[in-house]
Amino acid sequence: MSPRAKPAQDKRRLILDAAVRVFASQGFHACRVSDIADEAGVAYGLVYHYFSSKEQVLDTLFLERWNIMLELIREVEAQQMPVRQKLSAIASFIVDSYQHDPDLMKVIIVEVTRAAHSFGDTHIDTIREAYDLIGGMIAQAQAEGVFKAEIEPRFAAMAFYGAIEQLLTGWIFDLLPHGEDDFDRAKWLVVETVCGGLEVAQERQPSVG
Amino acid sequence: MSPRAKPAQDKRRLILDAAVRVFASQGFHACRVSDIADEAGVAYGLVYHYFSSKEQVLDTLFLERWNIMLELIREVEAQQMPVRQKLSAIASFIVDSYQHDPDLMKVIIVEVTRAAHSFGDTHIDTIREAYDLIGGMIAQAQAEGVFKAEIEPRFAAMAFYGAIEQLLTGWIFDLLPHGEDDFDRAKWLVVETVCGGLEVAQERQPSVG
Amino acid sequence: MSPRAKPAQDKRRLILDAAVRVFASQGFHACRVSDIADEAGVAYGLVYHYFSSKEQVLDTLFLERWNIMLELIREVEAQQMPVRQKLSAIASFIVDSYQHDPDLMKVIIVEVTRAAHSFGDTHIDTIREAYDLIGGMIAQAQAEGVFKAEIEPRFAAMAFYGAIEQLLTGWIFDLLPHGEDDFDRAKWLVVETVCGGLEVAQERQPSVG
Amino acid sequence: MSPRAKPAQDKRRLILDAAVRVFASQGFHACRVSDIADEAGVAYGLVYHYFSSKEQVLDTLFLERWNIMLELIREVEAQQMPVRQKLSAIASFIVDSYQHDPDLMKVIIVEVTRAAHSFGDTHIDTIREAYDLIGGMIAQAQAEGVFKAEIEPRFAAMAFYGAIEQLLTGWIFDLLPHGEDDFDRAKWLVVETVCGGLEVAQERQPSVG
DNA sequence: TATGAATGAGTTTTCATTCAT
DNA sequence: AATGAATGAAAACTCATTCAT
Repeated sequence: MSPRAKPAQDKRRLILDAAVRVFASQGFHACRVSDIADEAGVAYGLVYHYFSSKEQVLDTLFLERWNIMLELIREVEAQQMPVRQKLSAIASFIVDSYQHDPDLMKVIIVEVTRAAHSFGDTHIDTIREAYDLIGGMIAQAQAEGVFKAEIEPRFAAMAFYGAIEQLLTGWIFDLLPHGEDDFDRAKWLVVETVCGGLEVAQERQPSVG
Repeated sequence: MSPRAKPAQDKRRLILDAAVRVFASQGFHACRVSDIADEAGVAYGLVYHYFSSKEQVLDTLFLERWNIMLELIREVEAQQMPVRQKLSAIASFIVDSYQHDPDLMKVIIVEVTRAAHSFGDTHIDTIREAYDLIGGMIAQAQAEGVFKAEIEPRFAAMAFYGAIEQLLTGWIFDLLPHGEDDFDRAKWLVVETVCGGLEVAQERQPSVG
Repeated sequence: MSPRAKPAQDKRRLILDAAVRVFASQGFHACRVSDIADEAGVAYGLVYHYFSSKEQVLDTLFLERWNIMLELIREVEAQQMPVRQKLSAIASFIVDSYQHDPDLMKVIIVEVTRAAHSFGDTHIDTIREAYDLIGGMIAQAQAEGVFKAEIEPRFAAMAFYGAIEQLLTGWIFDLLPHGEDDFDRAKWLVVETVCGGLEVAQERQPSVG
Repeated sequence: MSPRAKPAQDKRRLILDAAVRVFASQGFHACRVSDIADEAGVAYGLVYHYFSSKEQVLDTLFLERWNIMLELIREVEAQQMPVRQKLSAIASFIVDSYQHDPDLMKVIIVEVTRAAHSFGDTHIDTIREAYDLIGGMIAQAQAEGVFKAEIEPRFAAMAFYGAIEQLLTGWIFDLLPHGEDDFDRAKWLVVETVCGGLEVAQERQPSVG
């Protein structure tokens, strides 16, 4: 066998990637398992060889991505830097994720994050972890006197995340322009807006690009 | 008084109200038309006497509510008052709507507002109108020099609306406390945060003393 | 009350006439009872006031017409005239019926006469009576030495009737021209053809116009 | 040997054969898809694996048979033989078809050939082709001076075909005897009758002498 | 691994018919 | 007679999942 013979594992990836495209264009409920198989160019039954159900395909896609984000957030949290810079890193990551693979982010937002029934419920603890981590950063910033004390950190974290997700939603529904620099504008806007409002109105802090 | 009183006469209303409860607890996709009929206490076929499909039931619920919100926003827009007060009125209305009828708002957010397939797509123009109206207010505030000029109003409008919707999502998923005054806190937070970040940093009034 | 006040009976007729049009254009199975009511301009429930079911509407239409034909055939049978003239009278009646009310004849042929299930079966005895009467005429002509003896009268009667019905079918499906004189041509053809073949080949008999 | 042998392998064929029996005994409209599946001894869904709808099952049955008839007619047309012999071949084929598989012919006549709505309409061009081919033969016979010139060939073709189909209808409705030799009698009758009537009265020429 | 035929439960929708007014 | 709201049974069709090869 050649050193870099394509491992049979490939097909699993093929299926996952195909599923992203199919879920993004038709929606999880509207598409059939055979659509995924067709898009991947594999036989019907193979989807069931690698995944126990249609749901598990989406679960896998979601967890793959969300865990990467959680890692990023944890790394950011561990670092010593101003909140504004931390939140900026998170906003950037999410926007970059969308820019890099809009279909995947569309699927995650549309099918999981807000799906109070089915997926959102299933993964609620995983999702919440992100909110909690962000909430923690905000709480710390309050403790340091950078953010206003009278704000409930969890509420602020939700508002921050919600603002970003809604921008992505705007792109998904084609309600907002998605030119090259619109992505950077969006990152800046979210941080500038939310942090600007959260910060204790004292010395103006320099915005973090 | 219950949010939606039931004059045993209006079967159509009975069905709509039942649908809200059923959609909220099971989700649009998971529930059967017979669940709605059962919940309403009417015969199966009567749902189809008044509505052409299960979808049209949801359409009706969404439009009824969203149009009320659009009216509110238009009224607010027409009035002479500071932006902060305008946005505050909108945030209040949405939060009050949730407080008044959480099931209905849950259904609208979970099944319509983010449903890139089916409903979200169907009603995108109606939904967009709300975003546009808010965007208009922000643009005006920029023109008046109250809000920072460098921010794209549509982006800001989405961020503002997204922050509110995410707070509602937090309550829906039971991620945030929903005690009596949590609702007021939330209103205040959104306005304080977003407006605070959008406003032009005024002269630091020299503290007296 | 005025001497010729419209008797309420009118509506019954209105419904029957409407049913002919609806059955002819949509077919018995495809149409709804409400289509008939709408076409007649009466309320839904009124159809059920006059008829016990959708089927009974068709039954009524069929029997009204078929009994008129049976009378005609019986009259013809009773008269003293050459077979050719008798069969000609029957063919003429049927073709005239079509010319006079194509929708009604379409309904009878399409929905009853060939409907081995439902209607054809229900009315089989009534239908058969026409065939039998024609068969009787042929048998008599055989006895008189006018028609070939070796032909089974019932078979010949079916062939005769089938030829006519197929011409009507040709018009119904728009496979044959239906100009003014095509109807006369058709009558002549059926009689000329079938009688010509049935008659004992002797002196040519004059065709009956 | 049964008309349609069942090699337990070909489930598609199994379904088609079962459908013939079910359509013949209950009628297309009255039967359920599950009746077909049950009769075939296969799972419900398999019917939909092979056919897109209940309609398509009937379409398939009709086309299979009608195309065989069209081939036969075309072959006959191409041969050099007297019209009477040609029409005889066609009549024989149709009667033999009924004798061989009465259920199938019943289905075709009852559900397709006269179904002005749905099937008859769908396949009208295919059906018409048979009529046209027969009409062509008659026209040719006219050109050769064998058939009377004053008869419109398309009308005559319809009458010819109608006569045959009505005989089959007679058997289907059990109005005519269907003993062994009744089939041969029927073939002979149709040809004798119709051709007899169509032919130019030859031997009537005064013998030279 | 890979294939796709086979299974059958589940749900929307339709519409004839009933009935209170 | 006339209305049309109310009823609920019935069936086509879909599609996730299984399984023999």
